Amino acid sequence: MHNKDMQTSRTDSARFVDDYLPALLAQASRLISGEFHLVVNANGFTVSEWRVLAALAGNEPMSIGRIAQITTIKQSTVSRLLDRMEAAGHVERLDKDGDRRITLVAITPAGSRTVSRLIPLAREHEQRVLEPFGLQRAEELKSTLRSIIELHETPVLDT
Amino acid sequence: MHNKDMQTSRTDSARFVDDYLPALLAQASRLISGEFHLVVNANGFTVSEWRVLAALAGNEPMSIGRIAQITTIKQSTVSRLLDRMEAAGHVERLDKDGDRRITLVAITPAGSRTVSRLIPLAREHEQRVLEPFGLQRAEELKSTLRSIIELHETPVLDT
DNA sequence: ATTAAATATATGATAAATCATGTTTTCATG
DNA sequence: CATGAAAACATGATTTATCATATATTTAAT
Repeated sequence: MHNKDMQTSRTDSARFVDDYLPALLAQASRLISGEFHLVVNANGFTVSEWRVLAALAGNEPMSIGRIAQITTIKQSTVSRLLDRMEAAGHVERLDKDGDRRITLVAITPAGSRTVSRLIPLAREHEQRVLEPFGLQRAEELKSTLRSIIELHETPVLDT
Repeated sequence: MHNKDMQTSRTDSARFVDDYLPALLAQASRLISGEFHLVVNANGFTVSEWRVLAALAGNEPMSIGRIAQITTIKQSTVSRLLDRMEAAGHVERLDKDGDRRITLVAITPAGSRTVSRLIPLAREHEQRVLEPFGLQRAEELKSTLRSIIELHETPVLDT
């Protein structure tokens, strides 16, 4: 008589969160990132640190504010991440000449080596995630996400 | 002579994070959720609390583990969120008969009223986000995200 | 030049999230 | 039944993240 209580225990109507874009984005993001989390941790990084490194990967030094923008991590948080990462020798802070308010962050050779080692693994993981969807649908997904980001990105600021 | 240092300060080649799905998902998710964050806060919730409420919205009571699964928040974190939310009268814990290990969580009438007030705002916000893409592309995006979630969802567990 | 506002980063205080583990209850097996 | 493993949740200790604000520097206006 009470077989309604099956695995999902939902009612007939679709759940709000199953059709609500921010919830879908959050769940997908957290599931996927969480998988690579394991690899990242095994290499001695938190996910946030990895996100910062990935942002710096293959690029010229960039300001702390810009890192905060790219990673969508608050500036004050980035500042603390960088303390750890600098102590670990993965990045270094440089003065920007011309504007001494700005601190540029450069990836060190050691950090670069680590990233070079992780990026192929990240790509493999990404491949595995995208494989079921085929190239075209994968590109559509990325393209849509890029548009969303572009439309909602804000100028470099805290709070 | 140094006009290379324009706004984005990137090199010729595309940045890794601009073509890396997990990074795109994370950035899109954080930007979009961050916008609604304001509304959520104005109503006295943290984003996590809102995510839990949204998971419960219009549904029968569900276990704490299941909430953790849907929200991709760790079980121990959900437990603490529920303490706050229960104290605030938005949800209540119930014993499940038949298995006393399980604690079911139900949304209270008060919580339900709050959610009913927030969901339309959430939908509006979602509309604004999706509007530039048109119905079809929006549905494709959601559908792809749902597939990703389905493929990567794991059984109810901690750690 | 001086001063006020704005910008970029850092930091103390606090809140939130997570880890590791404990408790309780159920399940499976001899 | 008794016992050990497993499942679900709670909780102390710790780590991360964030808020609020301070410091330093630059920019703009007088």
